[in-house]
Formats: sequence, structure tokens, C-alpha cells
Amino acid sequence: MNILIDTESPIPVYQQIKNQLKGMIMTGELSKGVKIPSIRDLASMLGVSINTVARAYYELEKEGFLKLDGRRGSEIVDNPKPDENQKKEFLIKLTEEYLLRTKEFLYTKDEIIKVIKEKYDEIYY
Amino acid sequence: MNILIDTESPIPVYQQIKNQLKGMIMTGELSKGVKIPSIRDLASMLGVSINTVARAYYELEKEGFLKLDGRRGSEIVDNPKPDENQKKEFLIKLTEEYLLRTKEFLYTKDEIIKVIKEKYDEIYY
DNA sequence: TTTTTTTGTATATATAATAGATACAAAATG
DNA sequence: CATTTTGTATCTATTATATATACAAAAAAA
Repeated sequence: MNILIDTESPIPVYQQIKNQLKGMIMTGELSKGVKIPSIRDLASMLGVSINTVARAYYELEKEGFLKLDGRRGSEIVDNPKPDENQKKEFLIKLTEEYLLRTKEFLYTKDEIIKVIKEKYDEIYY
Repeated sequence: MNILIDTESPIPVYQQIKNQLKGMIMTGELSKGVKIPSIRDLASMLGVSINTVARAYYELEKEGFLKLDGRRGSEIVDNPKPDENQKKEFLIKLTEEYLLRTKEFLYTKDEIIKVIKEKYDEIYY
């Protein structure tokens, strides 16, 4: 369970947790039936309050990724295939946001693509 | 004066304004001595409150980019050359954050670069 | 000059989001 | 049983963002 928290990021912590878990679920790194750490344990591992993790889990449950089964712990209930349309839209939205932010220094297209190529493998593997 | 506001973005509006202006100043698109729109005019153009633009201008003044001269309007007082190291670091940080967020759906390098190429011109011009 | 408009500024407020501490009850564990 | 561990609920602190509105000085118009 390798979750990275960036406190400098404008993305709230509960979302960072949620999104990284979601990625692990959709790729099958966390697969159906697997028990995930209790809210308390993960909170303690990450050094955040239990409510922060609880919110991440709660939203993942709402989206059908896992089940918070009473007080029996939490486990993955589905590894949905990402909706291709939604996936495409998401990338577009993230990219627009990203490029807008780069305008603080105004980079050339080539500069940006170069860094993407350099960082991609580092982040993805 | 082409400033884009993304209300969906986690980046606050006043920062979006500030950062895009900063970009224009550093590239010389807005150069020394140029009068920039009044706080009210820009606020009205962008559809935000005057305080939001005022905050952007105020912070740019604090950083030495422009002067809010009493009630005589606002003008650019400097076109600092971006520190190349800082500029490079900034792009790397943004890119890492961006790629980390894309992991919610896991894209190929080519998918990402394709969208970057498609969106770049749209955002930059 | 006098009046009107336009400027940046200050204040007070609404709203929302984030995250935390803490207590609770049900289930699992021993 | 008793204890520990679970998710849940509640209440609160803090901060950030953005707004409306009023103000006074300067500029522009009359």
C-alpha cells in the first residue's frame, strides 16, 4: 500500500488518497475481495486524521469500488473497467488545468513534451 | 489581454489571474510602462469581483511586477527575466503533480502527449 | 472652477472546504 | 464474557476564497 501525500499540492489530502486507491483498484493492483487497511491504520500510516481517510473510503464506496461493511473492515468489491469516454474527458480536463498553470512561465510545446517524456516513466513505474 | 478563468480548477481564481499576468509580463507581452486595465475593468471582463482582481494586482505589486499608483491606475514597472533554474524546477513540479493525477486512470505516454499537443495552442493563444 | 466619473483601497461578511478531536456502538477477537 | 478493533457521527477550529459595499483621492468632463 504505497500512497504518497503531497502537502504542498492544491489537491486536498482526502482526494489524493482516494484517487491513488482508485488507480490501484482499476489496474487490479488491489483486486476484488482484498481487505484494505482499516481507516485508523491507514490514517496512522499517512499521518492524517481518521476522518480524512474515512472520507476517501466513503467516496470510493459511493462510487462502487469498495464496501465499508459495518464494522467488519473494508474490502474491494469491484475492479471496474474505466469508462472510455470518462477517461478521455478526465485527461482533457487535467491537461487543460496543467497547461493553464504552466502559463506562469510560458513554456514552448517542446519544453513541455520533453519533461513529460522524462517524468512519465519515473511516475508510472 | 487574454486571461482564461477555470472555475473548476483547484487553483483559486486570483492566483490564475496573477499567474497568467506574470507570464505576460515576463515574456514582454506586457512591457514596462504599459497601463493595464483597471481592477474594475478586468474584474468585469472576467466576471469576478473587484477584490479578486485587486488581490492579484496587489500580489504582483509585492513581487515587483507592477505599480498600483495611488488612484492613477496600474502599470507595469519591470520585466524581470525569469530565473532559468526556477523556471525549470517549476515545470518539473507541475509535471510531476500532473502525471501523478493522471494515474487515476493510467494513460499511455502517447495518449498524454497527444492531448498536450492538441490543447497547447488552445491554451497558449 | 465645479461636477462627474474613475481609480485603488478598506471593511465587513458569506460561504465553503478541509481536517481534526472525540465519543459511540457494533462486530471481531481472545 | 471482557477487550480490542471496526466504521460512524458529531462538533469544532481553521483557513481560504470571493463577494458586496462604502470610501476618498485623482482624473476627466462640463
